[in-house]
Amino acid sequence: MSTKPRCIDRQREIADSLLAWFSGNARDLPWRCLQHDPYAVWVSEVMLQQTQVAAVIPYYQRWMGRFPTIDDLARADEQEVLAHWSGLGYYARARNLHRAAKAVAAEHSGRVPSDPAALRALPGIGAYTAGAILSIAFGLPHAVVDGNVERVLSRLVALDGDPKSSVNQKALWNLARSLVPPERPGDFNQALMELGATVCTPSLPSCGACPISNQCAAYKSGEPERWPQAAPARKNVRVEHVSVIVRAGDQIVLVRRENSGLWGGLWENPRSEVARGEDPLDAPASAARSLGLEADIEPEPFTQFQHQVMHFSIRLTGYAATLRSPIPTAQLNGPTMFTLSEAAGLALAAPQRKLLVEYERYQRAQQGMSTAGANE
DNA sequence: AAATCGGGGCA
DNA sequence: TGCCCAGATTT
Repeated sequence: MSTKPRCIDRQREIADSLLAWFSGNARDLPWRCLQHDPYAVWVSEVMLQQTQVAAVIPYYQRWMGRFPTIDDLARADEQEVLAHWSGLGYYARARNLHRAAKAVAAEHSGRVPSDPAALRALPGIGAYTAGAILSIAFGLPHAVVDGNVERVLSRLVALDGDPKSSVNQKALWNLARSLVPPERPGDFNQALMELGATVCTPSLPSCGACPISNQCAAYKSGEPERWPQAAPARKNVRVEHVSVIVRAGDQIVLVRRENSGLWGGLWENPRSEVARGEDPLDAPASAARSLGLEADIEPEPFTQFQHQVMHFSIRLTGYAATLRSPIPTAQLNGPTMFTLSEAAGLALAAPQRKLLVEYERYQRAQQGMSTAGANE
């Protein structure tokens, strides 16, 4: 009856092969226990955006423990939401998820909508995440195309050109849609991604273990790694910064970044860009000056180099005249003083969190030395 | 269409 | 070091 019976048969065979393979080769991942909870699927899919499975697992467990339902998330304070995301990166994902939870609570009576258009209207849900929720949680025959699917399908049909180009993106989505079976669409989509993650890898794919290698054009060519034909990467420009631990007594100064841009809305140590030609050792002083801290800056020997950011410690004396007395609320954006244990509860970017851990260790070592000295 | 967001893992 | 990762949003 179909106009392309051979084509349909081939699609059916690919789906069946993948589903059979998946039933014996699916990794045991925490979110696969809650496949029928749209919120749980949603959280896992957002965390997995541009983030590897191993990095997500502990964050997912902690998140679901604190925000087990969409209402728990909708009622939570944004700073606490960000604190639970702290270290995962791409913090707009957390803010969007929080905003979307509030929207679902307000506009959909707390139920994740199963309508594609309504899903796509939520902040942070694009074509991929909508397809994943619809197919995995609701069992609806929608396709997904992520980095894994992109690679698998590019090899399957030996796709010519950059898979990111708009023409090829349309082709890949159409191909993915044509392959999704009406039954078990969620398992099929996960199988496709699982295959890309564990078998059809970017380098050294294990074609011997692939259930659809007999259908794969790249495999037949003998050089599967020729696909996908990625565009040449652009080179990135690095900017040097210094990050300063400004200390007064047992407290340190943190500032909250703007909501948009890098590490949006997170707390960090005062930071200063190193101007071209400037001695990096002068930068801590300019960072302090940008806070209005003019007096009695005594650099301490604690320094740490991390990527392109250098960290210095500065001890402030007479700070009360220039920096207002400790501000208890964490709502302010300006320089605010925290003890190290208070800082540990804030939404910090991962490098800042590591820096504070190192600094605490350094301080303890210093105290140990001074104690030992006093005993002599 | 291109840039941006981030941190970790791995060759 | 460079590339990749269960992408979405802004410009």
